[in-house]
Amino acid sequence: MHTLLESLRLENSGVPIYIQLREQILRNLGAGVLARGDQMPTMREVAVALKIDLNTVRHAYDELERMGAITLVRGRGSFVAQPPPAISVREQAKQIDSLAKQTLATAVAAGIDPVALADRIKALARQEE
Amino acid sequence: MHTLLESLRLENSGVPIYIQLREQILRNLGAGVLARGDQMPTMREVAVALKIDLNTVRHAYDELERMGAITLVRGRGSFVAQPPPAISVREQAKQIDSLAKQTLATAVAAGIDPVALADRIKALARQEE
DNA sequence: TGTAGTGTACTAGTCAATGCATACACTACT
DNA sequence: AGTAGTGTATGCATTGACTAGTACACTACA
Repeated sequence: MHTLLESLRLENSGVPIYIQLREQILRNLGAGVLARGDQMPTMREVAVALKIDLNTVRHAYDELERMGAITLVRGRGSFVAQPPPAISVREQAKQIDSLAKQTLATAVAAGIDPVALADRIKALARQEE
Repeated sequence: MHTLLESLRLENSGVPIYIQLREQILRNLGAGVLARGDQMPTMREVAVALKIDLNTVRHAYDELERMGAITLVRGRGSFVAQPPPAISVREQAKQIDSLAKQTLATAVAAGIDPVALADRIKALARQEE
């Protein structure tokens, strides 16, 4: 439960918060971070951890319930129902390719050397491990 | 020009339309679909093709211009931007760091391996030389 | 029985996104 | 000079997102 909660990150990307939440929770469930029947972080825990409103978390959880990924039990909590399948290696490669292209275009637009940028990304990623 | 226009797709994902547009256009630019100096599809063409409002397209184009990816010329059209003037090494290092952090955050939020992303950026950059 | 912890729900307010309509201003061409 | 085609801009309306606050209803446990 801590694992899932800790992996949640909100970006200031203009994407609605409940959508970011929904996507990240789905991805984590697909990756097997929680098993079927496991309890999810409570809505209040997520709200506090991410400093967002309870109703926003609820909105994301509602959608996850609607798609069958979790079940909500009043007074007891939320539980993993039918985790989505993990994304395929091919799909993941597509997402990497897509973000890489966006980032390349952004770097070029800013007059930044993409290779230097890539090196910096790697260095920062290693720092955070 | 047709290629870029034809590749644009809107999803009913809850992600604001202008953000989907911005990301897809950046992705196409990163993929080399248009070269520097090439004309972009006009805002009206995009609006008609996607059945969205002109102002929504404009919003996306404004952001692309703001980040230096395209230039807007009144009465003539929109064009893939030329590279910006070279900046100082120190300033570039700062911008690299900033963009790297932002990209890392995006990758993490999307569940993308930053090292794989960095490798892909390098590969794409080399392809375009 | 009472309480803590959980989901559920409502109202009100603010801000953002989108669409629509319209018109202006510039460019390039005839 | 006129026109088509392009970007630019404004105001208004509607809908959606988010927040805050508050309170209700259920569950499980002591």
